[in-house]
Amino acid sequence: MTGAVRVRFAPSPTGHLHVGGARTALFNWLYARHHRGAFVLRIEDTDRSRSTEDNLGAIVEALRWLGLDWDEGPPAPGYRQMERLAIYREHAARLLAAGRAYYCDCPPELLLRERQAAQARKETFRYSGRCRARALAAGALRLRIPEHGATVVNDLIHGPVTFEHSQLDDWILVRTDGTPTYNFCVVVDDVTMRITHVIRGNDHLPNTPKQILCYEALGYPVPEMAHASMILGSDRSRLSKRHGAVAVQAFRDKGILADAMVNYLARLGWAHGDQEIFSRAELVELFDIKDVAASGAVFDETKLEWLSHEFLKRLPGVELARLAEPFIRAAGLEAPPAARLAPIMDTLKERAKTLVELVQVGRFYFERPAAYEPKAALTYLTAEGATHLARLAERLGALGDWDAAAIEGVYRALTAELGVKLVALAQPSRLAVTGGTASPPLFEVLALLGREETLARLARARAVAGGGA
RNA sequence: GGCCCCAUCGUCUAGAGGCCCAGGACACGGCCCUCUCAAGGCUGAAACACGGGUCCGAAUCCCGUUGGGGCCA
Repeated sequence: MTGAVRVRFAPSPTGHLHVGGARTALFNWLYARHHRGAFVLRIEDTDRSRSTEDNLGAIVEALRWLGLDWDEGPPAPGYRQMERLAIYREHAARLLAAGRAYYCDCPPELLLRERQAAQARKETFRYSGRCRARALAAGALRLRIPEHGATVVNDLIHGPVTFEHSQLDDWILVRTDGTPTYNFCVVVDDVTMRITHVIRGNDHLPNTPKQILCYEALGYPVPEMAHASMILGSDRSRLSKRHGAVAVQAFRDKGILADAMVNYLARLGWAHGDQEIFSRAELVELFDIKDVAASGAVFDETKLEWLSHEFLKRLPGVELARLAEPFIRAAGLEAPPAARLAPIMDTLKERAKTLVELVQVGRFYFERPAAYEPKAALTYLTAEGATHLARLAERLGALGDWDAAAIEGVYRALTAELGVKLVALAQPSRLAVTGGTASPPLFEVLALLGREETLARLARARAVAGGGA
């Protein structure tokens, strides 16, 4: 028994949650849930100038939308770095007292010269250690790094990665102005929060040996490390705004389903044989950080949309109605009551990849078409079309049961009488009722629209056609 | 520039020495189905970066090259 798993996700509230961060959060969450451990949310808000409450709110909201619930973290106190300054100070004092850290007052100009000299020799810049033995009482606090040897990061994804100490220097723990550095805060937070597995992005791998040396200086055990690859843009550079939408919120607003987003993010760098679609429970059961790929993965919005479509298709109409309602209202339309909306959703769901598309495709259900597709109107709203529509209206008006099967019966019978193909009646009708040439099956549409509305729309189209006749 | 990571179809990936003249999925093309659009079915094109080893045998192991990415500046 090695004790319960404790993992964390530690965003900086300097912007919205982007997909890379979301995937890191997801991997941590999946790992915690799989091992029945704890998922901790910690806020790295020491960058006072760029951290905002709005950003924090947006990140929290995005995590909730994705369904990544945390066991510890805000709004409980003690999970924001700004609240933890005393803890960093105390750990810094301990390192100083133990002789594992020392003060340094080297002026920036000196450091700069050393750096340039190293650069000229084509070597890694490494602080000279000028202040190591000076026993200063103030300045920047540096960690004493062993001169020789190497530190090995035993990464769960990459395997052992060796860093020679000759490439590392006595890095700064606390700046002259008393503010702790990022790497120091992370180490102190992770040890005091008893984090057992650090799962984060590849970009932190070069920082890891410095951090490990700090854990050791502090006398704490080093947690397991796992560095997942970065999410890349189409040009294979680190994904950023210039590649398009990257904020989780943007995908929510586009109407991508949260389960699809989770599924997509999980599959980016991870696979389970040939399986593409996973329920949340399956992900929790099957995911293992050891199976995550070490190579970078390009973010492909097209595949994300495909997944969203797959989830959309599988959703019962009732559930979809609930999800789509806000999107219908956002489009400036009035949402019918759930009982009416659910069967409408069932006709729409295989025709839309997102909730936004769903509303676009089904717009005619919620309002009369404002106009007819011009090209189609020329083709179908002719004198002949008007005649057909008139005969259809007449028969539909006299129809007993108003359901799809009965309506289809009317159309079939009339095509037989007129000796025309079904398309000849269906397309003018579709145009009249939806304003376009593509829609869910016509008879279902008419059934859902109701007799009164159907007849009204047919009459209107007839008037337009008649005007030209 | 130094250090670190990475390398299978355009993209996500399966593949942990023979099951692979490399499988699945997205996207793309064709055909079928069909009241339109979708959905669905069938089908096509498409990859082991390169060069050396090791081994009876390498996409799989080792080394190098090239390319890409990241961190620090």
